[in-house]
Amino acid sequence: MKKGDHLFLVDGSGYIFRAYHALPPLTRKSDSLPVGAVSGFCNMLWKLMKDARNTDVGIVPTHFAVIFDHSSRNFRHDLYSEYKANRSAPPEDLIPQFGLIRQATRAFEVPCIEMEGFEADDLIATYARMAREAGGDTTIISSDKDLMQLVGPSVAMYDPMKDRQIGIPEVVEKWGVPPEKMIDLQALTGDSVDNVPGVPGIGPKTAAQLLEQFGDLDTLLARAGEIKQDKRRQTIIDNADKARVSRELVTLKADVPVSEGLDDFLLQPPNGPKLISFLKAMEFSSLTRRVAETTGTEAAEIEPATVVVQRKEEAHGPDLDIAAPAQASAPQTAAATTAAETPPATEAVSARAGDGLSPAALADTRAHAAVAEKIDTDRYVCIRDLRTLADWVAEATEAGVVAFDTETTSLDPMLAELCGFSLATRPGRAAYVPLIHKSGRGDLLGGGLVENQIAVRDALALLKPLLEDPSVLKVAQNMKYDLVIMNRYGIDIVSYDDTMLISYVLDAGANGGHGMDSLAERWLGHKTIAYKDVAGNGKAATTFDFVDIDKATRYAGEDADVTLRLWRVLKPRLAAKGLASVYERLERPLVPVLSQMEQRGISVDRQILSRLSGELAQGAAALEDEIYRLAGERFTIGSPKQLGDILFGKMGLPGGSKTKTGQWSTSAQVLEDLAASGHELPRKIVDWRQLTKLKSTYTDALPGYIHPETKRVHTNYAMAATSTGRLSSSEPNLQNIPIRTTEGRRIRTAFIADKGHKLVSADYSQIELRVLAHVADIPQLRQAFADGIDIHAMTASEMFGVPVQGMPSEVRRRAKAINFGIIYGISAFGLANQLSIAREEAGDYIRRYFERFPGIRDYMDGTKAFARENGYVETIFGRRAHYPEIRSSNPQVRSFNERAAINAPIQGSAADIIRRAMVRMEKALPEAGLNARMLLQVHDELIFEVPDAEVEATLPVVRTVMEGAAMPAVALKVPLQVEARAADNWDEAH
DNA sequence: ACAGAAGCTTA
DNA sequence: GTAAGCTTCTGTT
Repeated sequence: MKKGDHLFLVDGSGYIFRAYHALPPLTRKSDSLPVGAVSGFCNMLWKLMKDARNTDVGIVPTHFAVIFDHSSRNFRHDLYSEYKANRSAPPEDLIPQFGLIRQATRAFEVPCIEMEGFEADDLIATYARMAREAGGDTTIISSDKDLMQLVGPSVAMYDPMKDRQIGIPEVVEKWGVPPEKMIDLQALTGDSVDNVPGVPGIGPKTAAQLLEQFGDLDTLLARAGEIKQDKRRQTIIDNADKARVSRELVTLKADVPVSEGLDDFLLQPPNGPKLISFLKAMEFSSLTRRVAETTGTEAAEIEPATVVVQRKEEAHGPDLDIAAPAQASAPQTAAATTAAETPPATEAVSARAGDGLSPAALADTRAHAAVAEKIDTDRYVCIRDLRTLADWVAEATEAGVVAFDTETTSLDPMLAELCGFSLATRPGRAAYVPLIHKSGRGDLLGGGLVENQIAVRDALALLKPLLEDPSVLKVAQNMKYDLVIMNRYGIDIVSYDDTMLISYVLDAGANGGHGMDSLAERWLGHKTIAYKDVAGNGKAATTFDFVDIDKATRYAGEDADVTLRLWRVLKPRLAAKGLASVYERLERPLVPVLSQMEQRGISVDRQILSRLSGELAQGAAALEDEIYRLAGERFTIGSPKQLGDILFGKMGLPGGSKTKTGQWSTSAQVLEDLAASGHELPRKIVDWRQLTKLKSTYTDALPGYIHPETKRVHTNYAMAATSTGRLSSSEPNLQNIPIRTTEGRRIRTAFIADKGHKLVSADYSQIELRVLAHVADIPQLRQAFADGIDIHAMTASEMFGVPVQGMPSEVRRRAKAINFGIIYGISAFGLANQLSIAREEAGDYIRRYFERFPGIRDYMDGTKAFARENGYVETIFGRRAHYPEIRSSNPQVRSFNERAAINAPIQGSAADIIRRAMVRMEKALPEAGLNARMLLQVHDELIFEVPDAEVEATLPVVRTVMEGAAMPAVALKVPLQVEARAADNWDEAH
């Protein structure tokens, strides 16, 4: 085994009991042999091996083993005679299945490991340690809390029944302590199933709080006298010995003298005939079929295996003693075990280090303290020599956490020049390092460089080791910006937190933004120095390099100081609210990915745009002449007010709707209606608007974004801008490049691949409807997606009873509008508008839809109720979107919030899925030996630039990563489908 | 010089 | 009916 290898260890015994209890009983048809657990086990093993191969390029197992318990007694019984004393014999119909499951494991050609005198958990601990020492990663297939003590940077768990990954953040979320404290926690709480005593009256919550306060069990027992609550103090003092024994019992033994080595676990490709032979003997017909398909085996030609069924106890003796869903654990016999096993604390933990409270209580304490502490901007240090900077770097390294912020000449990180940077090592202690400040004013000749500034390259040479040190956590507000800047200066920041993203995960959609100024006001009760007060206002504004260094020190020092204080307040709230994994899996890992995408940019052909611009100008000019002629006068066509006066005043056309300011609306809808009733002018206006829109927004604006050096266009992705979890794109917005009209599409032809490359566009087909089918669990929708049927035609057919064959396009169009309406939180008013039909008719449609798909109504009502109750809704990955105004007494406001709340889990889950895909993609492509570069994201689409020769090899990787992106956290009830195409430009690739 | 409204582009 | 960003016009600062 070597670095990069990945070991899967299946807790076989644990799985048997869990499957037996969780799955419906199943017997073999021919002889009523109970096989429910065997079936569950085979399906799980197959899924694990197959899904890992197909869906998640990041976690393909290279090594695989199933571990079982063995023997009735082990060293734990010697430590504590009552260990597992209250176990009863396993149920009658489970007994024959123990042997069968071992046979199943062999049929899969997976090693089947057990050892006299040790529990499965000890073997798992031992192999996980061996894998770690060899540089590999381990995934333990189990959800047993006894195994959570093993979780660490290279060891994760995976719950096969809930399809959920359990890493450090999940352990912290569930138990309130990091994995390395699980042993102490279990020692306190005990375990009734295994008869581990623990301390009576101490449950997981209290245990976690005590461990927060005292750090570990020994300290707690030594200082138990300090506990405030009288009763609790006494029980802990009285039961200290029980706690110590319990700790021995629950500590897993990671030094079992195993006979098989990791190299014996090398994963073999499935042996189709052998496996099918066993499955046939079990009469698992659907799994037999699936295995036959995947392995390309002709199942009909294979004879069922001879399976030995032993109903007598001695035949399955090994498992007899583990009578409940594996709750076993092992003590620490020698010093060899746990101390060495303990993974380093996560940042989630270090954020709380030293404070003696549960995550929630700590979060509140920090919040209160933060407001009380005054911020003094006069105390910041200005660093002007290398010696002092070196001291600060040392101080930051020692502290292990440092807030970092850059000051630059531009908000656009691709154009910005670094003026200086600030650091903060603890609240109130911050420093600014000016680098290229100049005297005088920005314009004219200005002054020269201010004296006594460290040279940029010298300062960065000192800074680089700090920023690239994985053991020092860097905290920034909007780290992606600083990442792009520092990347451009040759520094790759690793190990960081982002206060903006933490706030976004906690409070997306809640009142108030996630900018530093509003966060400081909200959480610290501090009003920050306004940028315009240091750099000036409007026309008088200068870039930061012309800001007076004293002022700059106050401003930049404050940025770092405030960022660090915010982090101390906000970070503990993540764990307290169960949101650590959203932040750590959906937000933080996307930062470097987007940073790369922004830096790559995309090529835009200037010539195509300028030619197009000329054509649009000509077309618009011609239309203007005709418009003036038809109107009988010249006016500003782009002014809705003036246009309204012409159309509805002078010409006396019938006005349609009004805008909220009382003006006659001149919207495209109104003008289209007028055109339809035979008026010439409105049609011309609509056409004119289209041409001028394309010209001003795209053909004229885009060339201005071409970077002078890279010659490419670099958009900026905002990660914390939407309420649902979507990204947004700006300067320029590359998420709204035209596609609907043929004229508009021509703009897409200007987005081109580099020489020798192709653009690949890969988009999810109907992802939001698929998410809806999953969350609302609609049988017809699930079936239609499983069968690959035209979803809108199916809807139309269900609703109107029209057969799909030969369906009129208008019928399908209406069904499509309704499907979209559902996603948007449908209203009769909105649907009527969309389809230009009467509101009553739209209401009828909706009623009929709910009759056909009652699950949709249940989902909508359920979501509304949840949102009203909690003030937020959740995506399938646990991201929250807040709707504080959903309880408004204003019906308009309330309804709007209800629709948004219905939409958010759907739109947001889809956004989460593509985020996961992007994070994996950035790794998966190079790991597959490919040079494809991910450039853009447009909500359900990813655009890549791929060398010509690699296009064919890239497409399946892209598709596989995207289609499997929900796994393993969520097993969608509907398949995801991705369409990918390559071409020379974006128009043809899409 | 800025802010809001109106309108239009995307998913 | 959901989610965004950009441009133009217009009125206010």
